[in-house]
Amino acid sequence: MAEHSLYAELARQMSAIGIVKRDLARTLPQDCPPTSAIVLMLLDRYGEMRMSKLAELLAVDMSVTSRHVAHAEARGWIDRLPDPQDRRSRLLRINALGEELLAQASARYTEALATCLSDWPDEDIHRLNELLARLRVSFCDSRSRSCHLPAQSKTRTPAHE
Amino acid sequence: MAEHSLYAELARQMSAIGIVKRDLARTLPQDCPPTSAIVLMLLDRYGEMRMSKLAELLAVDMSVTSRHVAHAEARGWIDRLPDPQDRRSRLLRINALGEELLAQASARYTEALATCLSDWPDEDIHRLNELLARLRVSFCDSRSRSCHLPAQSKTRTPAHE
DNA sequence: TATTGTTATACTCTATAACTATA
DNA sequence: TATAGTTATAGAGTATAACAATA
Repeated sequence: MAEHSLYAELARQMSAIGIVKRDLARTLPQDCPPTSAIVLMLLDRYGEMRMSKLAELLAVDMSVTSRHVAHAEARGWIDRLPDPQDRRSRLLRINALGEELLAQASARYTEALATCLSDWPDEDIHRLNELLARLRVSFCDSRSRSCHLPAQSKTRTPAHE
Repeated sequence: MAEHSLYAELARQMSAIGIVKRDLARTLPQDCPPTSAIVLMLLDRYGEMRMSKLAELLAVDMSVTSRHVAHAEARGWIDRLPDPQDRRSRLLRINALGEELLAQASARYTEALATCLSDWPDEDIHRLNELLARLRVSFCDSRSRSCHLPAQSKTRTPAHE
């Protein structure tokens, strides 16, 4: 186990990362909050999927996912199609307008990062990505170990007894 | 300039880090939201300071800082003392009850991190801390360059014309 | 007139719980 | 009865703007 001070420092760094995130969020197009951009990015990267799958990728409750999806659909960025396999379910798909917005959001976001990190060697950015990914995995792993999750992950409020 | 994909990946990692932060926040004591813990931590680390200084360290608007400080004072964790130098200003100081709460919050937070990162070598945690700190610095630097800040940082709504 | 800090209002993101419609 | 998704409500966090007291 590492020293206390290393953990304390990590706690501080993680809270301070909000500064960067807020700054980056301001570069996004009008009407496109960060979460919308992420929804579009996930649908673009992984293709058509159900609400439950998207909630799992976002790692938030499905009620939250539902709102984000409704926002994106209301602005015409995604389509909610009926699922032939299960009529309770809906298939989400990014459409042409959504692709367009995503491209714009992605370009601005990338440009902002490129400006700020112009003096960073590729290797350092890569290492930061790797460590952040590993941090997330370590967390999810330990959460599932300690909570004995029943195969299905925690993307919805547990049903009442 | 690095490849587009490196920046896109960083964007994704930064948004996904919220999962970890939300999980860690749940380990904090009752009535102590993450921001309160950070306020206490900053007052403990840097000692007595004014609102404006705290707002700068938190990197949020002073109106936001004001609310957090009011929350912490209402619960008896900090004191707001008159500033003999300037009667408009107030000096903030963590008190004994606040120190106690901070110790508890810090212990729980550290324990949660230790559990999840038990298999991480110290060196990796250190490197992650270093990269996150550098990311923040790169951002603040480029922000001050591009905005031509007038010596005073942006911790308050600009005055109206 | 400018600055320090507070408050009012609004917006984003999240969780919990109750609801619907299917399975 | 259980599950997929929705909606209602509440709470934490933030920004903008207007305000009071003091410099």
